[in-house]
Amino acid sequence: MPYSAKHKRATRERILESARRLFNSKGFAEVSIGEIMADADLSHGGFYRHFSSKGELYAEAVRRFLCQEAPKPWQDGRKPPSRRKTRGQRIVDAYFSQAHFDDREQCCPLIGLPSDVARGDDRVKAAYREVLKRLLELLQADLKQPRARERALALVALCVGGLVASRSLDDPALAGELRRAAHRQALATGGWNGALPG
Amino acid sequence: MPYSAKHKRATRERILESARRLFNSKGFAEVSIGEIMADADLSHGGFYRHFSSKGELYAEAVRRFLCQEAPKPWQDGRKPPSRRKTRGQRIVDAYFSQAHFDDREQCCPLIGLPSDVARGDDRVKAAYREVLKRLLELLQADLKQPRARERALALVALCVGGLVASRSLDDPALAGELRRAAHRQALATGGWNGALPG
DNA sequence: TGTACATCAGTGAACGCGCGTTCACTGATGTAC
DNA sequence: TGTACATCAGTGAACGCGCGTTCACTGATGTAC
Repeated sequence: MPYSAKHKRATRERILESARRLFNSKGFAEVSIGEIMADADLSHGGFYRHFSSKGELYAEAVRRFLCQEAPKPWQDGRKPPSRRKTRGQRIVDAYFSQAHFDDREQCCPLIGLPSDVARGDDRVKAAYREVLKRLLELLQADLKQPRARERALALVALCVGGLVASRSLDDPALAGELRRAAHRQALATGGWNGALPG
Repeated sequence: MPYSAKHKRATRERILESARRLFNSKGFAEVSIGEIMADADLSHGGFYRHFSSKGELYAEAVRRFLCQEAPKPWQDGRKPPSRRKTRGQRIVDAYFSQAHFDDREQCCPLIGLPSDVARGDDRVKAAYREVLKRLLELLQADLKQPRARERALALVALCVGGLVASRSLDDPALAGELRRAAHRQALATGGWNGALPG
């Protein structure tokens, strides 16, 4: 057995990581296998030693969002947790942050991929559902008051809609206004009213 | 001058209408010019008598959503206006309706196209912005209480997010739960609390 | 009114490019002796 | 330890298909006389 299994796994990871970033920022149809392989410092011919098709890579890359160990800015925040904020509020604040808005590659897949996913195959949809459920559960666990689940669901809708819609706007002022309004509404829905970050 | 200008305009309209429906349900890259022309009962070669490129057609088709005279179910509702509901609430109710959720072709372009638009060219983005602004203004005009604009913006985010996210889910129960939760939150945000439709 | 003409919407074949996929080959590395 | 071998990750050329675009042609229809 030439090349250790570990070596092959590492290469596969590199391809997946390149695919994840490129698909997230450009979409399924707009990224070619050659582009992904080049990004991973490989020639495109070797692709099929690791995946059987572009579609399989896509589904795998979406699922990938779930398994990453490194905490996402929008999952946990990078700063030491302020005692004033609950986990839920930290998620919401990170979600609506300028950094999350700007980051096409590392952003939450719920906002990077929606159109592709709605038209994607079963594995892609399953992965998307799992990501959404995880976000929902994180938020729901934080809402002790009545109708916690319903409010958590509304928060998910606000997060996704606030980012998706504002990203599609070519008017930065309006985009910012929309994002901040959704953010305020989310804080109110979560019961986290208080001073807002700039 | 053979073929009246009227005839040509009518053909152009047919192409645009086919394009609008197909792009909305399948996305830019997944629809070919041949498919659109066939849908409009034309052969694909004639396309360039009407548009200079696929991209131009796309931008034009998105802009199209704005100009349609026929009221959209999610714009005005088809039933005679109930005196109990304001215009804003009717829009919100229609937006979150099962029918709007199901209708891939006639649905609001804000939820049909977001990923494509975020990557599209300037004309596409301008058209998207105009659609969003119109929805925003309709809603804002209905909110007399304080912070009308901010709440209208939050409503837009809820509408877009509630539909985009639930459409991407392969679990109908969860999708319905999400949509209804976003709907309730929207009614509360609008100040339209009251009995909910089934 | 009728006829010859000119225009150009529409047709369908062809072109060319990009991309997903295949394939013959290379060469790095683990195993057997 | 060293050497021959076998495997298969990776390379890069080639294939084939689909699609956007072009083009020579057709024929319907408005205009001029």
